[in-house]
Amino acid sequence: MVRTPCCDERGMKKGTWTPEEDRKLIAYVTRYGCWNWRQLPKFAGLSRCGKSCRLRWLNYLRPNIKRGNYTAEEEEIIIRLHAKLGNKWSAIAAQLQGRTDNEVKNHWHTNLKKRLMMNKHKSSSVSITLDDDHDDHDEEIEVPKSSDQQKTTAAANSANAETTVDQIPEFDYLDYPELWSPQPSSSEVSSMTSDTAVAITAADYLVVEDNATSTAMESFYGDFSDNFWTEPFLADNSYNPTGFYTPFMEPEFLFPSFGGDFLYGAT
DNA sequence: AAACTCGGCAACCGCCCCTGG
DNA sequence: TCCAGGGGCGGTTGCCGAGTT
Repeated sequence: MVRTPCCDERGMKKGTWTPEEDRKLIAYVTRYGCWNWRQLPKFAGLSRCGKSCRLRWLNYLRPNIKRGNYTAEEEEIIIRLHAKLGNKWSAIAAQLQGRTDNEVKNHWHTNLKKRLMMNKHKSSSVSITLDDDHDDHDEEIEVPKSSDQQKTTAAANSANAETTVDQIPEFDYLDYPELWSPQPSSSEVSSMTSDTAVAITAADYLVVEDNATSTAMESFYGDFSDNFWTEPFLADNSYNPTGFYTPFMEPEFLFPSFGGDFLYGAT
């Protein structure tokens, strides 16, 4: 949430992001994409480390981020997948459209975890046994075996002896719905920035006049000044007064040391 | 009304893996 | 094969606001 701004020894700003920094990051990423997170802040005019920019974008500024309360369905998915995968927040978040791993993780630690613990105590009459059958629940949600997933699994393996994703947990919450279901979820408050797919590319933003996209973006970036999308980007020396932006049109700006050859190939 | 406590969550940190030279 | 750079992930921190005393 809010952190007192400070600077590290290299002059990189830390702490809370200001609206102006958000504007710069959004403007740069939506126009040029995230070609290199480490170099990005330099070209975007930000005194932030690349990791901070990446995190800010992925967890907060990126469109299609779903904010607000979790629905019962989402919570069920989280509980189910956590029982299966453990603390693989990125894998869990991948199953929840619009949710970030950070948000899922926070929600787990601040809400679901406690709820499970409390309900577990309340329903002490339930005899919990380790049942080999809990894999039955896992078929409803397909966990992608992407490279990331495999990486995560590998990391888990290295960290925790021989454990694998398929070697499920000691206790499957889903075998005991009474432990987690009683708490109603206020799904009404939940909102999403857009109904479109999660996968976003820089090109998706370039023609912001496009009806639905424009509307979604306006609602999403409503906190910024109204002329955000029509104002030239501060660090942009190639503002096109027509309002139409072409991706990667200024290689010199993006890659000053390469003179543009980096993208288009040396001639 | 003031002081205190606690929960929520944005953000940071450090480690690991992947990729390219 | 080794090494360095970059990205991704999970754990943790710490501030603010709401609730409580």
